[in-house]
Amino acid sequence: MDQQHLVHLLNQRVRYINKSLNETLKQYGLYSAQWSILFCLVTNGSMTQTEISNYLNVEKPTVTRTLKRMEASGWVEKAQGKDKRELLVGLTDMAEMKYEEIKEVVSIHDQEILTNLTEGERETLYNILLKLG
Amino acid sequence: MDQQHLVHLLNQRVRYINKSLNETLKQYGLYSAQWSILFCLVTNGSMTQTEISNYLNVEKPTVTRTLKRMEASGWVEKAQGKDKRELLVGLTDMAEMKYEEIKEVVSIHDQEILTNLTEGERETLYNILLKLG
DNA sequence: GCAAAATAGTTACCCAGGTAACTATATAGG
DNA sequence: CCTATATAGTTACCTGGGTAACTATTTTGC
Repeated sequence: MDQQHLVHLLNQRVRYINKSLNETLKQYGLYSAQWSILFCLVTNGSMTQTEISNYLNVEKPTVTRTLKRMEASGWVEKAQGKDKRELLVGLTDMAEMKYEEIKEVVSIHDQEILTNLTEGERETLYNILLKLG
Repeated sequence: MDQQHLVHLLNQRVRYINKSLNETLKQYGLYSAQWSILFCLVTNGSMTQTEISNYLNVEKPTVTRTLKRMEASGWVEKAQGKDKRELLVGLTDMAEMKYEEIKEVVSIHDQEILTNLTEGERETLYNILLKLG
């Protein structure tokens, strides 16, 4: 198995998935990274930026920037945390309201992406990815 | 199997791989996308930008930008193609000279990334990725 | 032969990943 | 108590993915 080829294919597929996810999300004025944060906040409730950063494995400056965009378009709002340093990020009413519909659309998207994989293959893929890197 | 979770893990792993590849390439003043093009040109010989774009599955403006950087740092040079429109991109002597060493370093990197996968798992991963998207 | 369509590449501008260096606040230790 | 260190977040800047709209050249087809 050619390593280079394998890594390249991995890259390519992920780019394709992100691209099509962005197309799917376009109707809501959302982008893939923003959706990740939205999902994260629905799953965990209000979080600090450091918590989001750790949960998603994305650096803090990246989170700062994406949150700024989401705040500007009305998806999230910030409140002071238990510190003067900490900021608690929470969903707006608009986000709470639209979430279920978007989740459904994303779910259909993911289903299409994975449509050619059996349940067994999905589990295999998952387990292999866990061992990767 | 939670689809969302699977897609998220896929994303995360690819980001990690790119990050570590960039660290590996830093000593040569190269970046992952530039390495892809370098590898592409060694494999196929001189190519037009459209050919590179098709081969790597990356949009043409992205290729234009990356090539501009690579030209500025002396990895590639452009010559007129069979057209007044076409540009043939080729490696510089410097690139030819350094290629083997970089290839070796990248190969070691990929090996480390894949170290926890058996040969069978690598093939499984490859075949599953082919069915994805 | 000339206008319409296709092709090659570029430019301008999004979003998103990263690092390095910074501010402000909070915590620990001498 | 006061300084040193750690933590939360931001700013500035890099690479790299994308789209839309553009120029310039070449083909196509009437």
